[in-house]
Amino acid sequence: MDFRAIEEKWQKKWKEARIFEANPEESKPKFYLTVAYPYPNMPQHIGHARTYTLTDVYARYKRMRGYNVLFPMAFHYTGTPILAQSKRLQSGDKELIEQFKSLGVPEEVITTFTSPISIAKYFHEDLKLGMQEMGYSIDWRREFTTIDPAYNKFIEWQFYKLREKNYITKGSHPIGWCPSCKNPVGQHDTKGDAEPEIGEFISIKFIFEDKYLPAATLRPETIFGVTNIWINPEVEYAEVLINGEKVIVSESSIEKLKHQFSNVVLIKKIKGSSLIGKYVINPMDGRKVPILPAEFVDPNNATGVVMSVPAHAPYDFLAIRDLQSHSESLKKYGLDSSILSSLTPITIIRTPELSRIPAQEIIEKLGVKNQMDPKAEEATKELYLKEFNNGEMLPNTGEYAGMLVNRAREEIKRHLLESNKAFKFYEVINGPIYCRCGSKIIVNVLGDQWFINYGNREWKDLARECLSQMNIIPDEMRKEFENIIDWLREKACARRAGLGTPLPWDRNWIIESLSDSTIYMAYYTIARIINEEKIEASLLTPEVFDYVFLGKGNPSSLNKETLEKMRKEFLYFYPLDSRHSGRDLVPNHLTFFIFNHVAIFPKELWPKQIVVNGSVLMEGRKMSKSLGNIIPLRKALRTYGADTLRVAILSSSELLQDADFSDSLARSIKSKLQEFYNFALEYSKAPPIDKNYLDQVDRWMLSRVQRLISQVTLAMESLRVREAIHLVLFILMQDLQWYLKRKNSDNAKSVVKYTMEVAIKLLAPFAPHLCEELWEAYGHKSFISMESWPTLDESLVDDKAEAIEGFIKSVIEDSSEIIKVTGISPSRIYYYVAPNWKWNAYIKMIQLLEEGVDVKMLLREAMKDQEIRSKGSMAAKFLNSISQLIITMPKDRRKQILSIGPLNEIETLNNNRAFLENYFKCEVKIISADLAEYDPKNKAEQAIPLRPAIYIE
RNA sequence: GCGGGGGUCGCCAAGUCAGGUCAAAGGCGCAAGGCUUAGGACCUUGUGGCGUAGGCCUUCGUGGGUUCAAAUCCCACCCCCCGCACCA
Repeated sequence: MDFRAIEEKWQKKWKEARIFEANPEESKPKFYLTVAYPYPNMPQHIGHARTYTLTDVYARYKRMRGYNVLFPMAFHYTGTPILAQSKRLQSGDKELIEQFKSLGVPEEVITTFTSPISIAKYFHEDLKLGMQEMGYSIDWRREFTTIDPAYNKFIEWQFYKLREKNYITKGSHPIGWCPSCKNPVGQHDTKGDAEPEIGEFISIKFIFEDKYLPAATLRPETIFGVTNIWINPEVEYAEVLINGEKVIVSESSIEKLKHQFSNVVLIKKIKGSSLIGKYVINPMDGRKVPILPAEFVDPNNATGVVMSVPAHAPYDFLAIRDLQSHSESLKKYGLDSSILSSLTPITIIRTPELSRIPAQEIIEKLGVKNQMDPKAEEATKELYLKEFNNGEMLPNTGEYAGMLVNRAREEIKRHLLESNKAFKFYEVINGPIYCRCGSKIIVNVLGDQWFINYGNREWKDLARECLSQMNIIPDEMRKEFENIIDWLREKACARRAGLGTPLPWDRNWIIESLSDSTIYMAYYTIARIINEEKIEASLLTPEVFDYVFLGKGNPSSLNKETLEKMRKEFLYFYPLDSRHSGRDLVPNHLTFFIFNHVAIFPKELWPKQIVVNGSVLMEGRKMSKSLGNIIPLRKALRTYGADTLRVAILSSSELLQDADFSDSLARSIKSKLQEFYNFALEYSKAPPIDKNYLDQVDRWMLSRVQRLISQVTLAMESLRVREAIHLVLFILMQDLQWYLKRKNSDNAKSVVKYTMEVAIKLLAPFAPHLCEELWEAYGHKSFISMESWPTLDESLVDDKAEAIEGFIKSVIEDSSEIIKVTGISPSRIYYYVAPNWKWNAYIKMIQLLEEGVDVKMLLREAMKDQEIRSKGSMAAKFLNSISQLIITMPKDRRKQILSIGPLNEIETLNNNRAFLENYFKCEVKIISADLAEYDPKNKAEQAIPLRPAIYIE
């Protein structure tokens, strides 16, 4: 069979019949779902396919459940990575060219990639084709990109709304910056794709003559423990004027300061050594401390001025010790050795497991030799964490005494900044990081950055309210959403470069990509009309959106009819029933999605559900450019076919887990589908079931099918797709195999056909092409995609038939076990069936247990029964032997036995004797245990209800 | 650190919320048999240990506890992965 041909055939038919185009139909319930639209900067790979396939499966399922399903798609052009890529290609970046080539982009196409729009357009098409080839049931009439003028108008409207609510703020904001490109840098702009991490140092202004020496620290709370200042004597320093104040900093920090303060002027350069031996005043407590030399001081880190806290900083402790042991360096700077006596460590923090001088203890523990020992770094980190987490400020810290370190740090920082005794200094802390142009990344503070204030209290409350009403699948993620709503603060919502919508009131800024993609689900509902009627963007005024989405006002730019159509379509499909994305978008997009909806729309239009899925691994490893293990989706499509890919991606793990894709997985799924297909075809011509001729085994099979339907349906409702696939492809097929082993009549063909027809429907959301093909082969004229989902037929549920089949299976199992262990090749098998009184006792015990009799009292209670007691010690022995069995029996099974009552085992086994004899290739005898005349090994007394005693010879 | 997810019989992975059909689904791998000129594919069986009677013993990150009964509930601890933002 040719998967690809089948797929093309049905994709064409779907398209021609336009079955996935959804319009409002007032008489039909709607189901509206969307998935995060893709960013078209590289070919789609199988990792992307998971989220989209899951969404499509859900869409198809809901469609079969009778909903008018809308599943639209668009493309997110907004952002800077595409821009960065085109720049790299402009400069002939070989690495990127190779990467594109390896992902199958033709060379002549790559040459057009010097324009960012060409990149977006090319991959847009690639992504779209991939989605179509995967068979996604998307309504393509609603497609748009985020740089379409009409969409820009929509985003402008959204931002006006946010500003009206006072959710937009302005402030300063530090970002990674390339001083030669004069541009912000993100991960995609740096060599090695390193994300610059920005750390906030507090530069405490120690008073030095008429100037300041700003010591940069991450631990401002240690200000009380300062014994001296460290300067690197080998380094150039400089006196500069910052906002009218004279400060001394390392020369190499000046450039950085200029990007963080508006007014930085160099006065003169100074040798580091010239500062040594002078004194400064601690602005916090007024103590006078000396300036001393230390070679560990890095002029490239922050201000190049370091305050020394020997009790709590291993480097400082070591540097002082080094100084003490090298008196010649003291002399070199004309220092009197008496100065060292003033350098006694001042302990200001107490931490449970640390001694009086914590830095010293850590140094000794780790065996750090001196200030240049790499282990000093490790010691610093360890102490930093310990004190931060468990430390408490000692009495010598004034008003901060008794405070926990993490709190004191915030308080002291605030005090220092507010009283102008310190300033913030941002530094790239995981540096050096280089821009692709070669320059070192520094921090730039933008003074007029626009933010969306997700920190707003009332807004958070609304978001929480929305979340609490929403269905979150899987529910484990709910807690994470709650936490994220709590954490969110201001989010910089615009940037200087990239594709996107200009901020309407300040067009020097482009609205950033996570901010222009929060409520576009609403836009899809009218995108169809905008596309079909080719509505000019200029006509889409804020008043139009106010009317369409909020029902407010009376806009004049569009005619009434169009406006009403839009309003109607929006109100029909909104609120959104289900939003899908990978779990990586939980802390940003999905949460912003909630926030923006509650900000703009009335409660009745808030989204109802979020579905989150894990990512896809390739052969157990993360897919990445560097590993070169990214498989473009369209390439995989050609290798395996759409149905195989769909099933493989969704069947390898449950929702939240990472799915592990591999060639062997795809192959095995492919052969499984093939098997399913061939098997189903064999029965396509069978006649319908004649219900008058159903035997016990038929009824069992039909009953199993009913159970399958309800199990699969339940799984689909909460998107446990792995389970659903598993039930249909494995469990059901197992049952069918058993069924066919048991049966050999024509009637069986009809039962199998019925079963497969159900199975084809249940599998249709996952492997739609294959199932359409089979559906057609089964003689149906309709699309299975539009067929109704199977429902449980109560009249076919047959507990007794299932119990009997279970009984036969367990008899076979037990017999096989004995044959295996003894190594006998049987010539005759005897089954001694439990007599009535045992059944009665058995049922009595179950009844008692179900009535709530304590397990410990069970035996005693059962012995109260007249009939049981009449059997005397035999009964006691029997009860004892079955009590464990009954106690450990699951509740469902107990209920089942009670409802069915005693099973006529003799009759049942006799009915199946031919089967058993054939199975074991020997004679089978069935006897009631109390009538056993031939019982050479005294097995008969072991008989238990549903477990006949067995003797094999 | 904070927050989230996870640790199950060679590997992957269900089971955990609602304790008992759990020596624990399924897939892969492996082994034996069938099929085949051979290989592949396919089918059957087996795959913790012991066992000439359907059984017994040990096991679900570690250590305690609750219970007639714990992979599942409670407590403590160890380890792995991810996020902590301006980036799609």
